[in-house]
Amino acid sequence: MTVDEVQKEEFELRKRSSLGQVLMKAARLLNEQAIDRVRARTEQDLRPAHTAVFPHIDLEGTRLTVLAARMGMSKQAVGQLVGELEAMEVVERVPDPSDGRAKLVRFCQRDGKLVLFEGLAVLIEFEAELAEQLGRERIDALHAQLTALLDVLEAPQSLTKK
Amino acid sequence: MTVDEVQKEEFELRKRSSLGQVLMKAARLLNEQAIDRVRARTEQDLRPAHTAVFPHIDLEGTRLTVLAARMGMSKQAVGQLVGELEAMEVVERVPDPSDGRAKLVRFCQRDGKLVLFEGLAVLIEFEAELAEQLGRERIDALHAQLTALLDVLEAPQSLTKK
DNA sequence: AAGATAGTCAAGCATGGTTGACCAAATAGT
DNA sequence: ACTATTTGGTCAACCATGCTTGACTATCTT
Repeated sequence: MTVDEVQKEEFELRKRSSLGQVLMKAARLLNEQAIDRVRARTEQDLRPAHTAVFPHIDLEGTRLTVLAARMGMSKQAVGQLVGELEAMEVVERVPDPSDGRAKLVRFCQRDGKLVLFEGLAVLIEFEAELAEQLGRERIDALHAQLTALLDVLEAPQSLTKK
Repeated sequence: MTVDEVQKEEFELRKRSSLGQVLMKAARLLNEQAIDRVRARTEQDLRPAHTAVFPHIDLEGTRLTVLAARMGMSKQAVGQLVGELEAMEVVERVPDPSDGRAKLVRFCQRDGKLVLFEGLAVLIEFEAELAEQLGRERIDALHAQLTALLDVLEAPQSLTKK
């Protein structure tokens, strides 16, 4: 194989965006647009890092340390996010009755429903619009495949020998 | 519907990680692990931002301004990335014969093959390993669905017009 | 009393950008 | 031909995001 052929072949390989790049771009765009919507609707400076906290907060409330552990981050980092969410009145910190040191992070309530509800509705609406354009089954399949991919990526020493 | 029921329903909705979050996490993990491999193998401080440049560099070389336009970034930002890639001897800047102001950014060559080749091989190998665990057809389907998603997200109808 | 644990405060850092000022070469207007 | 403007690129400063580590207080456990 000549030098030129090697170059051409490599060039084609490179041109076909890798899975990682497509993933990255899709994730960035999706998040940007979703966050834009939430911001436009709720007037709150909600950023991706904030939304990452939500799935880890139990309805009864969750301790900061537990959140940090679940998210695989330092408690200081989570503390900052929670602090910002508190300022937006999305979550609140209440003392943990079972431990004087601890506080429970939980969603604020207003008019008898969680404050988060509106913002969440926007996200669900956005996903619904995507489903409309792509087909619900494609979105579901995508979700399932991403989840499978996550399982592999998160498996201890599945691929990366550390 | 009672307050409690509303809360429960919302809670379930929130708990099922949104597409965006799954996407984000998968993208982050995949990129981290891929970059780790490239770094381990090539001893170069290649970061995700760098790899994002590659698909936009033509084999003959491409001007910085063109790169910036293609990537939707400022030329200064691209200039920095290219500068770093130049220091790693991955790309080089050569004067554009057709314009005295311009320079062409192109891949370096060494031993008659592009320097990038090794790093690229690592990425391809990584994707192959993933395919082995998930099944090639799943990876391909994922790629296709992400591409379709990108098309929708990038459609001019989207609110973020640049 | 001696840790361990929950949380906070403060500082700092890496990444990945941005904007503004500027220079030199190219091109257009007259 | 010769300004005037546009264009390609660089330098420098700055910014937002999303973390980290270190030091510290209050409380709980043993």
